[in-house]
Amino acid sequence: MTSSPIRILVVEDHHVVRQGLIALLSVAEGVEVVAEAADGLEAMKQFESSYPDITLIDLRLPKMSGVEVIQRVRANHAQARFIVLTTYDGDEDIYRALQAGARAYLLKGMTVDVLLSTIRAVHAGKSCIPPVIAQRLAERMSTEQLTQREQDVLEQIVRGKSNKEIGTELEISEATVKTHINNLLGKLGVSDRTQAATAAIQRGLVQLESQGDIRL
Amino acid sequence: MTSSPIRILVVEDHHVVRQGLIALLSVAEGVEVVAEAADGLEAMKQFESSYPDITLIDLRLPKMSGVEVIQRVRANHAQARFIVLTTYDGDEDIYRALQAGARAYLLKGMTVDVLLSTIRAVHAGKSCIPPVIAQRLAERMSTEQLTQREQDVLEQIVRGKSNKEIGTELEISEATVKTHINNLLGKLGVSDRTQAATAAIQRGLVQLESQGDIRL
DNA sequence: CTAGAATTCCATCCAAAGGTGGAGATACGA
DNA sequence: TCGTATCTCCACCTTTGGATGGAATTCTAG
Repeated sequence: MTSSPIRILVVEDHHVVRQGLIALLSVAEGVEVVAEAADGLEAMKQFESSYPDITLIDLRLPKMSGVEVIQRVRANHAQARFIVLTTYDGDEDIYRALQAGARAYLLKGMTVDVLLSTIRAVHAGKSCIPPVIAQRLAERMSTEQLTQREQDVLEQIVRGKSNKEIGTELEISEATVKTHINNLLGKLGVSDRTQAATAAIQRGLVQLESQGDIRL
Repeated sequence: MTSSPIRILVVEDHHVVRQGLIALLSVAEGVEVVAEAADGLEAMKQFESSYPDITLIDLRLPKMSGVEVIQRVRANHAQARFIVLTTYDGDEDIYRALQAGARAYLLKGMTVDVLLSTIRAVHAGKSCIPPVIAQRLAERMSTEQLTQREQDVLEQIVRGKSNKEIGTELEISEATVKTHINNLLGKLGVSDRTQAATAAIQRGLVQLESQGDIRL
């Protein structure tokens, strides 16, 4: 006899990827896709109406980020289990998602076998974080973190603002801006604002607002 | 009677996306996936052995970029038809791919309907470039393009180099570096190197070397 | 209550970046 | 051949950025 299948919610904004996941899961045994969502708000709704065992969720979503979905859902349903899907590695959001309670983390380049074994492991109550990530997570913890204000200033730097403009924007003096910059340069391990900007983008500390996917 | 199906090669490195595309196409009528590839070199090989009517190809690929695949294949097979798939919009590569002879361009967020109608249109000999992109392409043409040297300098800027370092790297004087920077700032429509760096990343003029996808 | 972190601000100094204008060399196409 | 574009370099000047060393305030966790 087989036990009842693991009920899955798939949250992914890219249509072909979502359909791909559903197609792959539909032919697998022991799992059943019970709902799907293409954005964060829809994901919340679908979760509330279908209470899946596992939610596969992309982090970059329209309307509400994957991290926020995880946080909000788990606020009311602490037992909810999430597996995070991301396209690229090295994203700061992965850390935030794991902090928010995601149980596993997978890249979209994985194989079906890995996906299925991860789903089963998480459903069995395990956490499934690859050693590479676990290690990096540990490093990240030990690494000096930016304060709120430093983060604010860093964002303005990425937006191309000058120190004076940043001061105006944040309603602090240019001197204070310089202080924050000096501190954040040290923490990021870089030596000027341009390096800080690219490092921030690369590490996912700041998102470059894309011009928004065009829907056809 | 139905005519013979359109033979398709799917080139996409992310396993789930590739499987998704294949799954979606396998249930559609009038098309048949005859081969698949997960990287650029494999794509070349598969093309040579299966001669598909249409090649669906991602631009970011391991080993050889999608653009290069298009160029190389079309050098020997001018009739080869490519439909480019990209995750994000606003990428400079799209322009290069179209220049290289791609007939259409789709985002992964599209629906199956759009995918199929595009495949049929391209197979019928049409080009299928959305108005938004066509317009942007036209703008891009009219927009001042960076010279080779300016591009070189821009890359160094993104890598966080100072003017002096760039001069050493490119074996030109710092004065010349400044000249190029002044010119490229104007062409990019920005006012300092940090803005130039983020603009370059955003427009896909320069790629931030990612730390490479981790395969599980 | 107190030590530490975070935030705010100041002055000072030097190096780096950016703006302007000019100029010689090469190369390529009309 | 004659322009146009590119690449190279120089001088001069102003503004910005980054380093350093303080210092006052607030808030929180031990």
